[in-house]
Amino acid sequence: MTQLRADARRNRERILAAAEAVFAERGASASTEEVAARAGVAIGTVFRHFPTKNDLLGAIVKALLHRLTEEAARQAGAGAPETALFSFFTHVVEEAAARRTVAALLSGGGVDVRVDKPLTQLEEPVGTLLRRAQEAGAVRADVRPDEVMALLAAASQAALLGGWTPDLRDRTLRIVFEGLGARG
Amino acid sequence: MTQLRADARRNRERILAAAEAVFAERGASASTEEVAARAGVAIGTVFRHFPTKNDLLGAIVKALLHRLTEEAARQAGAGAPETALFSFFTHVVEEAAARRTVAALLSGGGVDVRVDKPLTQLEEPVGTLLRRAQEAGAVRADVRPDEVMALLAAASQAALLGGWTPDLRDRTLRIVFEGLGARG
Amino acid sequence: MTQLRADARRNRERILAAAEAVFAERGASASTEEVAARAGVAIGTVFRHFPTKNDLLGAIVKALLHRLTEEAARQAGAGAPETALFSFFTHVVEEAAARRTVAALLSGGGVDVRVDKPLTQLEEPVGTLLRRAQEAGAVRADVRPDEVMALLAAASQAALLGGWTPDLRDRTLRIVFEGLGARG
Amino acid sequence: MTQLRADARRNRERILAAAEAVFAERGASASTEEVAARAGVAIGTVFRHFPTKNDLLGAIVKALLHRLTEEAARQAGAGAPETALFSFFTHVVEEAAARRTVAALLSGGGVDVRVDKPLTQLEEPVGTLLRRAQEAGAVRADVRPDEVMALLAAASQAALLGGWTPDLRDRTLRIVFEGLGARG
DNA sequence: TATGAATGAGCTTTCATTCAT
DNA sequence: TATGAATGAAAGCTCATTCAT
Repeated sequence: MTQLRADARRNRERILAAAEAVFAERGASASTEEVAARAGVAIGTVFRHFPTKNDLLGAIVKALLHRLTEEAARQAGAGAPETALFSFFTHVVEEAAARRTVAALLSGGGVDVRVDKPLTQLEEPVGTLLRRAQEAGAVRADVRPDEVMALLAAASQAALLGGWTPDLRDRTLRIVFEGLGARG
Repeated sequence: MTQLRADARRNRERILAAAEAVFAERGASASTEEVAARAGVAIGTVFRHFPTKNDLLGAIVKALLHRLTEEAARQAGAGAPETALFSFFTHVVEEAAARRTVAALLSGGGVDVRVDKPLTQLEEPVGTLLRRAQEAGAVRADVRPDEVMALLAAASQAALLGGWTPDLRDRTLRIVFEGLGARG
Repeated sequence: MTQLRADARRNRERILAAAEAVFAERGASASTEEVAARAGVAIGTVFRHFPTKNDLLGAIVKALLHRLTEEAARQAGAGAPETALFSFFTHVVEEAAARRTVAALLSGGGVDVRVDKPLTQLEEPVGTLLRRAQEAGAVRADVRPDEVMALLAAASQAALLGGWTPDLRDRTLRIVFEGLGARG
Repeated sequence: MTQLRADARRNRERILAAAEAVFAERGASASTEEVAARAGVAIGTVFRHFPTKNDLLGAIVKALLHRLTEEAARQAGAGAPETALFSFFTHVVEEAAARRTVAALLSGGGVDVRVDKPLTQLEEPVGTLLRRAQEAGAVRADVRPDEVMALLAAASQAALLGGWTPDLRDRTLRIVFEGLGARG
């Protein structure tokens, strides 16, 4: 990939940020024009950077995925094995509550965002977190990564619910964690 | 409202069925025209029955809600208190796997489908199921209806995931049920 | 023309009256459905009597024309020669103020209402009124029927103006009558 | 508002001209699609410039009003006081004969074209013309601006009549002018 | 004959995408 | 490279007209 000119990269990032905000607020059916306006660029500039609306959606998902993967790695490296998975879980749900995109990503897209199996990418670090939690006896031995991924997607979606509050989040996650827990 | 003419009612139902199918396949952004085609009627007929696309979406959601509420009541009446809630839970998730609409409904709509707080309607029978399960000692006493609703929405969404299989569903739900369980 | 059944004729007249009212209020672009509703019949009945929307418009115009022609004849027979033309003139403008249709008719239709030169029909009795007024010395000798018709159409249109009041009508017509007048 | 790009302004004007022509021929119910075709642009371009069909109609009326107001001012500045009002009057009627829009404007619109009381704008320069004519003794002292406006609207409408010819126009206007005249 | 549901062409409007400036 | 005007394919919706009941 050629090195972008400094102003071009700056634009790219502003567009991405604007898109994230707009799609978070209005859903993926928001218009590209609105993204351009929010980014303070002309519509043509958006399409120069992202030839298709789907490319734009895809880039958002990819960026998000990158952040989540990093966070998972961070927890895997730094957190206590017994709690790292739960911390990551909570982190994802919090993000989802803030940005609709998280839920969209985890639920497979809704829109036709196929970033080459985005979830597969995330599944690896999650698997690591899971293994450690199991080794530490914090999670039942028979739980498999795909169940955790499913629960992750599920909880993210719940975060979009009408009456979602920090309190409801805590109580709901407690049930999930309890279900995952080695004992009870 | 006068009794609809026989052919009118027939059409109304065909349109509703077609819409359910089309929106399940293509999501709520599918075109009304396609619904008409699938139902084998002209576009004007769709609009005579449902003056707005949103009315059509709303009617689907309402019908679905009706089915779910009935099912909840059936379980409350017939099922064993210890398992009725879980059975209903599983039923909802199965429906969700078959029809994208279930997840859409439970997650608040996406589209502007405000069937007078659809979830509130469902919350009542679910609350009954929950209370009985708790009285039978099958579910922890401190679980509240809103958590169950959140988990319901969550699990329905998970059912839309890529690799969702009956096996994955069973394992995922087992975790949730375990988390809800009185013991653990 | 076959004799209509009593109820059929009753319907025909109710539709005509409703149409006159609706088109007067909403203009000729009002929907046929609204006419049917106002008449208290189904849409099919309207089309049975008037196969085309234009036929309906035409029938209204024809009825109106009939009324105006009768009024002209009445004035020609009963009124004083010096004032009969002016009385008729005022009468037409008053009708126009009440029913938009009059103006539409006199201005040629706007819509494609070609009732075989409707104005020609009216021109004859107007011509009579004019001739008598001229013979009585109330109108200049060089005025011709087509000018009177034009002024009639013109004044009818003015009656649709925003600030049209009886006072404004009187002052405006006075100018026209003055202009027509033998002396001044 | 930024200066429009050259091609954009060119298009805007072509659209306006096309619209004027199309609506003049077919009336205000002509389709926007036809306007686009006549202007040689795509339908989207029309709606970029005039977001609504009504905006398009409004723009035409506004342009026309501008022209008429200018003409009135020109007559007020340049013409002989005794004839300026009559010249303007004739000018308006001539325009009306050429463009159906004039009559539509003067008669209040028909469509929902509310260019902030368009007639009020025109009433001022007309009032000036009237006052001068009265001061010059060419028009009776008791004539008021609203009557002149009404006659203007009236005569414009008459210009749309079937058999309207320059000859008929002259004879009709002569009657109106005679009616307005100081003497007779 | 009356009914009113069905038809379907056509309308206004939106928006992802292209391309001249 | 950025701009934003132009494109044109839908989309949702309306309504004169037809036709089964």
